[in-house]
Amino acid sequence: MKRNSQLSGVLHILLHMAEHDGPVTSELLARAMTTNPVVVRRIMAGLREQGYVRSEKGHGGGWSLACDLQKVTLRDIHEALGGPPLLAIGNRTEAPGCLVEQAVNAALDTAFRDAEALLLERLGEVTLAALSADFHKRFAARGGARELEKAHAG
Amino acid sequence: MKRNSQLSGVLHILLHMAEHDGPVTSELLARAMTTNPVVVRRIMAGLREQGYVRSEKGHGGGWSLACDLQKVTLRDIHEALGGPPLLAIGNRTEAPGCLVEQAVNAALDTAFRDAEALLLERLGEVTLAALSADFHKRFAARGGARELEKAHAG
DNA sequence: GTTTCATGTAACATTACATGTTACGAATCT
DNA sequence: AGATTCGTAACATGTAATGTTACATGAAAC
Repeated sequence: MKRNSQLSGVLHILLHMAEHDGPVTSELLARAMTTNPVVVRRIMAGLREQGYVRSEKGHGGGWSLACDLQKVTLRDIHEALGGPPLLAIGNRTEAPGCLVEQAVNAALDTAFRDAEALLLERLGEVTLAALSADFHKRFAARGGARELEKAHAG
Repeated sequence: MKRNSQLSGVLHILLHMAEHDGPVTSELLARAMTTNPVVVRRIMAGLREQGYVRSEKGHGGGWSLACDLQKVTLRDIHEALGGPPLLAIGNRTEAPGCLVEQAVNAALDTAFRDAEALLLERLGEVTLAALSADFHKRFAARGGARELEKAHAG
């Protein structure tokens, strides 16, 4: 089962935008993530609707942040992405007629809900500002001389 | 993202076996789960290797339980299935060169690990015996007159 | 105004993976 | 021997994520 990495990808994009003055093009963001500009636009669509980012067309256009990083949590971003399922495992059937399956589902569901709730809680505790600060700490520790965009090389 | 339901399926199978005297054929189990006998054999392979179930070939053969339901937890079963990932979301890249991504991964990883640990803990608290007891409770409540195999109809 | 740049989006292609199916060999019972 | 049942490999199918192409729309530069 392949893991969904949209959240990870979007956060990556947002932090890059935070380090950048003025709009950033989908093209540039896509290169930073080794993917396609269209993919970037696609996953950013939800964020735009929620007002977390803005996009501008034409010359000098691109994406820019439109929110206070202190106020937005990873959970907010997750929800802006449509709140995809967090757990990789689930029940074979919802509302099964089989009593055996009902018992199985009941047992698993509690465990699933608890884990999901914990995860959401944790995501709600981390702001984009905290993430950005962590990045800056790493950047300073590693030798901030290099240009930001180059940091992708490794 | 489609959820993996092997654990759910296997538990279903195990509880059915618990209600059945003597070996149960893959064919019968498959019918109960609206799937294919080969699929049943496939997902049972791990359990057999761990000694939780036995299989016998030929006439009168099939699957039977080979463990103490009191001693086996849902976590054990999950691990016997190869311990597939529990979380549906993950990082875009492990060990990225990009510092931005490192910061993102670090933040997400803690949340992920905590949630996964909680889920495993919960699964470790539920024994197959507890599951079976829950089923019997439901069965009695609903009117145990009907035959077990028929319980699938709904 | 026309050219260039950039997003917006639909449609299509590709990949990855879980699940389903077929086929046949090996073991066991009648 | 014949029927049954598992074991397993090989192949087929369904579906979701991701990548790509194509073209329309809007905005700036010239």
